[in-house]
Amino acid sequence: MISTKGRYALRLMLDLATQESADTEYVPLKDIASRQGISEKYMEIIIKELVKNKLIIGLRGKGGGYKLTRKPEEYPVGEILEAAGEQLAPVACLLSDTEPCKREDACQTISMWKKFNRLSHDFFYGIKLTDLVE
Amino acid sequence: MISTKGRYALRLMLDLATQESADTEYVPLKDIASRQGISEKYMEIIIKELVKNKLIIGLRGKGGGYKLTRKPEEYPVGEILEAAGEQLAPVACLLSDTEPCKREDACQTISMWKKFNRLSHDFFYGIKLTDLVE
DNA sequence: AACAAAACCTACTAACAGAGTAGGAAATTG
DNA sequence: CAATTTCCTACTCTGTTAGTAGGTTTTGTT
Repeated sequence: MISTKGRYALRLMLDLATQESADTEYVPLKDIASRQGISEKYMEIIIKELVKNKLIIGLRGKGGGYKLTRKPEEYPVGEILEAAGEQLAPVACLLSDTEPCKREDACQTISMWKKFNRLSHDFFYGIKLTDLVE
Repeated sequence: MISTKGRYALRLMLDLATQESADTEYVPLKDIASRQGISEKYMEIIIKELVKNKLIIGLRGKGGGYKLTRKPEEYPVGEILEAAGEQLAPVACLLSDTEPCKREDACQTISMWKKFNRLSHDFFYGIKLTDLVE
């Protein structure tokens, strides 16, 4: 299940995307947090992940804040969720950093998980940030 | 992500289904656990859920064990996973026992989650236990 | 130069879920 | 009565989730 991290990340990105359209200035975290009613400190943790993954950039100092690095229509929802630390894979053995399962050839369910993995990946990468704005 | 509970439940049901075909006797937990290489005590917790949800029945005493209550082709994978306590819904607010979200009308993502919920429900309920045997 | 506003950084906590263990009570068959 | 088996309650240990707290660094403005 998608936790607050992923959900907040989406709200944060949506907030930035709509703010963006007005002017192309940097938006301070404080503003986003108060608009969204989410703790500043917790949002900081999430936004740090998004910066690390280059989905947004931050500018320090007065007049600083955060800004999208691409056009809103170029952000797949799946990428945002994964950047926030969410796992789209249905089982652990499908993660790239996991050591290969020993009983894979005996496993009767792996092809089902792989199929679902593809399904959900395609679903969440097929939806762009702009698709959520309407 | 599907945890061991759901995955073990599936293996357990698959084991019972293939055992079933031989004779229609009750299969003791000890046998399933040793065949599957899973701790008896932990499997007990999982099998209890399956019994509670009427997917299988147990018979106590000597010669006892567990048995399917339906034909193997009548078990959707989704039902087994849910009986084992897995959550197929992508977000908590879609669960039936959750109080309705206050910001639902402001929420820009709910329709996406609902769509995905339907998708994964259809996927896992469309696959039957017998589909995994091949 | 001083100040304020902002991102950035490290560390901590409380509560809950995941993955089991342990030890027995009750039922059933031989 | 004894062996076998389900059934039941309670406990533990580890990691994750959802934050909080308190600071340091950078940058623009006065």
